[in-house]
Amino acid sequence: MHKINTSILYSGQEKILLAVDCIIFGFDSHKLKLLLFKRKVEPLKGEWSLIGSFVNNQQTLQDAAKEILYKSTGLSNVYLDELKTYSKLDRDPGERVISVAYFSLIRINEFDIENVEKYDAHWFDFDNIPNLILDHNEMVKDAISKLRSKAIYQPIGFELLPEKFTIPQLQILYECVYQQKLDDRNFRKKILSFDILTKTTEKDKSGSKKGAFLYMFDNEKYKEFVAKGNNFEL
Amino acid sequence: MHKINTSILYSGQEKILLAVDCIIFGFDSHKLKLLLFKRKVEPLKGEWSLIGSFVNNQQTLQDAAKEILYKSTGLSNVYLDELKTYSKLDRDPGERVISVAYFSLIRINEFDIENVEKYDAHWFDFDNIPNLILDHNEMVKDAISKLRSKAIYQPIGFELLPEKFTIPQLQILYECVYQQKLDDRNFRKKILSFDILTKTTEKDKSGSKKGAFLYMFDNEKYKEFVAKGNNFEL
DNA sequence: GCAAAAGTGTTATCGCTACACCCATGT
DNA sequence: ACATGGGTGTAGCGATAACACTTTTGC
Repeated sequence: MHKINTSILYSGQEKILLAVDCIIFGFDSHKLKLLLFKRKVEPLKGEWSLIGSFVNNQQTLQDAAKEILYKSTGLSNVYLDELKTYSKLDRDPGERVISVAYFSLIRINEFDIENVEKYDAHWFDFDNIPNLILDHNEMVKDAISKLRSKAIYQPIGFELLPEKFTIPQLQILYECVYQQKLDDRNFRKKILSFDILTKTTEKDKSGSKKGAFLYMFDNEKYKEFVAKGNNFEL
Repeated sequence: MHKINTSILYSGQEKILLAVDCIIFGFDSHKLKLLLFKRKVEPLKGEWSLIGSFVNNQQTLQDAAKEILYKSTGLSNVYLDELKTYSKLDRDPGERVISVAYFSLIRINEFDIENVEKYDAHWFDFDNIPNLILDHNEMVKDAISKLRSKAIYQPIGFELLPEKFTIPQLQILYECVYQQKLDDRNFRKKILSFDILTKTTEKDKSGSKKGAFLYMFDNEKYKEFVAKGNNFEL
């Protein structure tokens, strides 16, 4: 592609303030959680908010989102996916700002608590989300609905669990996502039938006296599974 | 929400050139089609391209996309959905431009040919898409993949067909989307079992001597169907 | 009367759902 | 020994997939 001087051609065009906001989900073995932050700058300082920042011309939107995640959670290899844009004219009380929302899934256990406290952050249960600034409640609503619909056909659950996890843990996660109790025999049968998990010899005894075997998600096997035309469902 | 003067707070922030590009799909009763345009401005004038425009601070991204669609196709009530953002630093050879891609489904038959010709536009078959400017081929690829995955659980097919259509037409459309032949008895059985179509007394004889009954999509019934917890699938 | 597409039913198979008991272990 | 959660198998049902023939009508 040849470099062309187009500054004359594009010069009449208005530029726009652009931000990214991150919806950060976690799972603490019992409930789905959302990470929220006390806003540190005016306007609306002190209110609960998603974490976000403005985007500049030297970074992609993904990069901007990754940077925010790193600064606020200390994590750098997290699941990150574009949600959608928010561009209502008056969505920011100050100036016209268009925001691109990203949603990310993190493992609470890998999580750097120090950083969180520095940012005045807090994990909220899904059923207890406070009023947020601007249109952030709408973003959260959209993100939760995307989380639920994505969970049906993509194995996102594994992004929220530790590297090693038990079948009952995985089941509780899916019960939280789908908001309904699942039959444990059928759940186990189904998930194992996909043949995408590796059983370890270790047991997790935190949940019971007997202890439950720990499994790992095998991405290679998952790729094969998909390649064979299978669908990850339920 | 109180209006606050934030121009001081936000004033240090860089603004960005923002564009929208539209991926326009159609269906001519035999094949899925993509509407492409000969670019009218430098750089890359004369090359095939998606239709797009810059966004200004007095419009939402949706509005910008709607405006483009109206100007280029003459249609105003078309299906329109955000695809994703494209923000690579050097995606535009001139200046840094972030683009938000929208994908839309239109009924070819309601279509204002005059306008299309004015814009130097052409319908291309999916399997015959030319090289496009910038990252537009990537956008098209993403859009096609979204079309296919969306078709599975949402009744988007009806956006591409005339208001009245026959079951065989609908089936051909889904065969194009899924890229595989479907069994006509099972297809008819399934789609009618959803009870979301209204049979008219008219026949379309363009496809056969016998003629096939025309049906209409009933959005009310579809809402009931969804409300009952059903899934539109296949 | 024949070619070409529309329309119609049945059967076998497979996958999902529902359901109850034993196991291992810490206390 | 008992309480707690982990782990296992089966039978019935419903949905899907496979499959062939009749109908209508323009030519």
